[in-house]
Amino acid sequence: MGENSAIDEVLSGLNPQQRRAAQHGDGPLLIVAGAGTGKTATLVHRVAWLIAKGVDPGRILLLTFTRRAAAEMIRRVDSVLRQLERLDQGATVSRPHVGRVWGGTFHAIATRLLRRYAKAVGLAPAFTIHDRTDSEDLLNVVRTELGLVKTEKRFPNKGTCMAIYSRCVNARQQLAEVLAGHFPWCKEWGDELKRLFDAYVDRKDDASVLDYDDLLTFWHDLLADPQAGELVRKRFDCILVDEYQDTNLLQAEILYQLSPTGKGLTVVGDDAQSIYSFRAATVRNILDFPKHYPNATVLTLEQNYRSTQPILEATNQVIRLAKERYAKDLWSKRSEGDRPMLVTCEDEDDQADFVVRQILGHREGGIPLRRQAVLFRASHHSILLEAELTRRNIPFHKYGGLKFIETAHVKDLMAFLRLAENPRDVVAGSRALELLPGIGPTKARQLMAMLADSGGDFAAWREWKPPAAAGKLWPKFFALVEDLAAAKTDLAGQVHRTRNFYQPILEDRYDNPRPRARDLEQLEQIASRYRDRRTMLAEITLDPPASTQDLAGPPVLDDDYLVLSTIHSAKGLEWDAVYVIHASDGNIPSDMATGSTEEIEEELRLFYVALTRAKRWLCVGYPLRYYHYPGSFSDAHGYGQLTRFLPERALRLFRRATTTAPEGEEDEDLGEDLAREPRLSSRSVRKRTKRFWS
DNA sequence: CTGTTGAAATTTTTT
DNA sequence: ATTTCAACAG
Repeated sequence: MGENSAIDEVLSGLNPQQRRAAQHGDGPLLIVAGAGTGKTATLVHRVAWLIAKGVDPGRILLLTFTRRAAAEMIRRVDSVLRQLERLDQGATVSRPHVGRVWGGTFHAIATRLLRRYAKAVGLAPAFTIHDRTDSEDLLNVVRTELGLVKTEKRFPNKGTCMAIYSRCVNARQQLAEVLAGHFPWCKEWGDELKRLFDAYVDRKDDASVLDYDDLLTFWHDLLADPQAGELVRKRFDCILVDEYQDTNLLQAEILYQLSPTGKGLTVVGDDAQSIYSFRAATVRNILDFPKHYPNATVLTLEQNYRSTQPILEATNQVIRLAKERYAKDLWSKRSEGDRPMLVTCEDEDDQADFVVRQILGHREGGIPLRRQAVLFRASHHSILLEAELTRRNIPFHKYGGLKFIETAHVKDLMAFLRLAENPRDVVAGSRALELLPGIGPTKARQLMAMLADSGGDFAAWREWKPPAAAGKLWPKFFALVEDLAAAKTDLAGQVHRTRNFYQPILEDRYDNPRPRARDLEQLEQIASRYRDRRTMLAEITLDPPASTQDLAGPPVLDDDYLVLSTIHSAKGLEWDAVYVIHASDGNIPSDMATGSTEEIEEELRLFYVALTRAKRWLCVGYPLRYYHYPGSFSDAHGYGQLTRFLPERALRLFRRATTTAPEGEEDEDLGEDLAREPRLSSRSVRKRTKRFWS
């Protein structure tokens, strides 16, 4: 078989649009791909096609939203090339080198490039990376130093300051504009914020640390350098970008600098699934792509391979509420299937109970747990369900929300490693030092200053006289960091030593040390999987394991678990059965996001993303009654209203159910209205009784 | 200067 | 319910 017919054979599984996209030539290409339209398959085949056509895999850059997505794509590219090899023995396919494709998130790729070209932008190659909490900590230190804490009126808190800063950088907007547009209540603090940000930037430089935004900024400015920029540009022949609708202006500029004419540039996205504007992502990137690259080709994928037609009809109705969008009419050949279900639940308990029963029913029907998922707007929406699943011994993995790596004890332990890696990292250093009794912010700062003066040599601490309280631990601490800095043992050994040192501190500081200690044992396990400390520290902050269980090691094939996920973390994934819970106004859309029409529009798209994850069964639930307003310490309760994103014409496409009574058994004496919106149940009475002792 | 205690404010999504 | 802040004792 000749080369051309072999590649034809490989591409024959694609539909005509997908195929055109995969075989597109050099010019800039935008693929507008609706939910479930085989976007990944298209991208995978395009990469395979490029390699088959002789492009060096090491010169392909694949930018994805998560590391997992990149790994998955590279795995599939490899499989397509394998197939090609079988079909065409004589073909010159460089399959064994597929692993050389540069794949990862913008931030991960930035890290790789910046390590290599550190000198060109004046960075120490051993720079460490701050995650959001580290950045906020540093910002807070600066804020205190500038005396912005004791202002008459309260100064915006560190999280808000960080968000403002971040938006300026990522949206490439002036502070004044950002304040007016997104933080009007902070307008009066403009001058103070300027001082704060100036000082923050300087402090990061002193500490040789980069925050998430810096990774992009430095990459951007590296590309602007006449010599180094040219070197980086020349590294890549083809650049492919997934989830383009969730890139921000800074990222778009990076792409533009990598390929000013758009030669070799492919971007894929769906404007209807843009859900990251809080990270300054802008739909404008995808909408204006043809303007920025005048010779761009735009291809649209509309045939959905994921969901059944009844589900698609419902989701199409939902997205029709969007004000501005590229009209796409998704259709599927899978016309059979149940209509989606809308369940009105009495309260949160009923909702959890109903969902669990559905899940078990589907499992009995042959759908394993791992092909089912429960999705929700905010991480805490699943707490009750988690309790119920635990009670019933149903295994689950939760994605999104607080990550393993963000828990205090893990951050503590990592602080030692980070300090050893980069002795100028004051955030990590202070964190480790302040674990010792008798050492607080002031002494920690002094010690870090001594360390900086000595050029990062821990010997500078040898003569230091610790306060009495730290007397016993200090020599051990000193020996530990010196050994870590000298990297006397392998990485797992370093974690082990640190763990031994930290154990008594852990026991002293936390009520429940045992599970925490177990987490740290796990951390030691994963440490052995990394090449070196620097890599581990960077990769773990850039792409933290999405669920605690992910750390346990390679998944055992036959263990089955349900997926719980925030909608954001469910991006790009799909399941046979999907349950969207808490679909009530206030949760979807979130009360925090109803300030502007743009925000509400984004919440709509978020709901749309949730619904379109379902392949065969879709179930939307909302409780009528909440027993607590979030955060309220009274026992005030509230009534839930169905989300505004399910108007009548969408509702017609749903089956309706309630948890009050099995179907057909409604009490005839109840008026229609009461039956539809029950006010009271035995459960709620019991619950109110319980409040006297719980 | 640290560490503790009690009062007050604040709650989304994530690289 | 949890996190953050201010005040005070050692």
